[in-house]
Amino acid sequence: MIGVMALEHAILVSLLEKPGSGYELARRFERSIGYFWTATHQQIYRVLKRMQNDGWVDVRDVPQQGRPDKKEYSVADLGRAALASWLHDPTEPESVRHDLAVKIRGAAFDEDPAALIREVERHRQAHQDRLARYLAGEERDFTGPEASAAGPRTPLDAQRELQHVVLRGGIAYERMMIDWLDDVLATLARFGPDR
Amino acid sequence: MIGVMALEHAILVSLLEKPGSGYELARRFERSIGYFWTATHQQIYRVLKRMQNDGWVDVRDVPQQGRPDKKEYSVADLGRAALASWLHDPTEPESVRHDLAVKIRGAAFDEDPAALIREVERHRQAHQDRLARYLAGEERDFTGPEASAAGPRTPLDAQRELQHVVLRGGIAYERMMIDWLDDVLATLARFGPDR
DNA sequence: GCTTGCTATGCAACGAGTTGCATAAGATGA
DNA sequence: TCATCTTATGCAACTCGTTGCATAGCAAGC
Repeated sequence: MIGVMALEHAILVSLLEKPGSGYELARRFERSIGYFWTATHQQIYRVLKRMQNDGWVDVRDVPQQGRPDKKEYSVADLGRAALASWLHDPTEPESVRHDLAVKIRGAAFDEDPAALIREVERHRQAHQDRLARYLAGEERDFTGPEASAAGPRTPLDAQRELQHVVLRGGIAYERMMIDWLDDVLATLARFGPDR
Repeated sequence: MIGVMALEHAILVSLLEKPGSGYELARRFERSIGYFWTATHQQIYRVLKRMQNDGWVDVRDVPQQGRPDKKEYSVADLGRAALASWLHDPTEPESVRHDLAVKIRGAAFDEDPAALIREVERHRQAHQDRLARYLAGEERDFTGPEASAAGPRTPLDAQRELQHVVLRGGIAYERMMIDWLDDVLATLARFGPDR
């Protein structure tokens, strides 16, 4: 069997980067980690419970003032081992799912091509927005004096560099999508006037 | 509610392009359509049955020689209408799922960085292979005299053009991934020697 | 006092997708 | 003859992911 159930592993990585509650994890899955892995809070709570039963994470009750108490999770030795084992196992490249591509091919059988143009423009805007968010995050987190400083390299440098290269992947993806959607719009424009 | 259950719609598009059996559809989902939407034969048979019950497709028993008989499905009026309605509904941009990205960020907490390098190289190879397949398909299906011929445009031209622009999207995606994985490998190389 | 909103956790039901297995007809080759 | 491969269809069980709903504490504004 090859590479399944990655939500556990995404949570382990996130908790290694910084321990936190289910709620905080859900927040992270809306940004940062969420750039390449999505999860809702229900899913996270359910998986956290299972991970706790399996001894992958430890829990600590943290009383808070001005807001409800929380349970702070951190990675246990068993969790660390599980992550390492998964890291060393080969994973299949993701299978792609693009319903926009289905729609584009479906448009050949549609009476109203203008509808698809609007839809493609909506998607283009969404990717443009994401790109702007990613670039702002890069500016915020990965520029400045320490970014290219000389000197001895620490494990924290490695962590930063790896986060950065993943973010660059997100940026490259959004740019590619915007270019492709422009290609789609140009193609649709070539066919629109004739019909 | 916004855009769910797209397998039905992918099947409708494929059957509009050419009627066929569940088995044939499963084959198409390993190439062509499969470039942007995956499905196993069990899933396809189950969904075809539901679509038949809903009156979206018609079935015709086709006896064959030298092999088992098949059921050939084609799109009914209700199916055409269902597809049109889905095409005109907005769909959310796909949420991304890249377990390789999880692994890369996880590598910051791993003792053995060489394992990740091997994994990234495996993925790079897989994307290289897919790119070669796509380019071969483009060469086969979208070059030649009729590709850029002048003259009146038919619905078939539109169908071809739309298939082509979707394929170009796949090509752009694979190229972007290969470039990014090179970036990842270069980043890992910068950190490897130190540790 | 009431509503609205944010933090924080959770259950129940459902739909989507995967995996393993079963069946059956004919083709191919040892 | 027997095993294996390809075409062709399907069931059952399971996991994964989403949606709707519920609860509860505290804050802010009307």
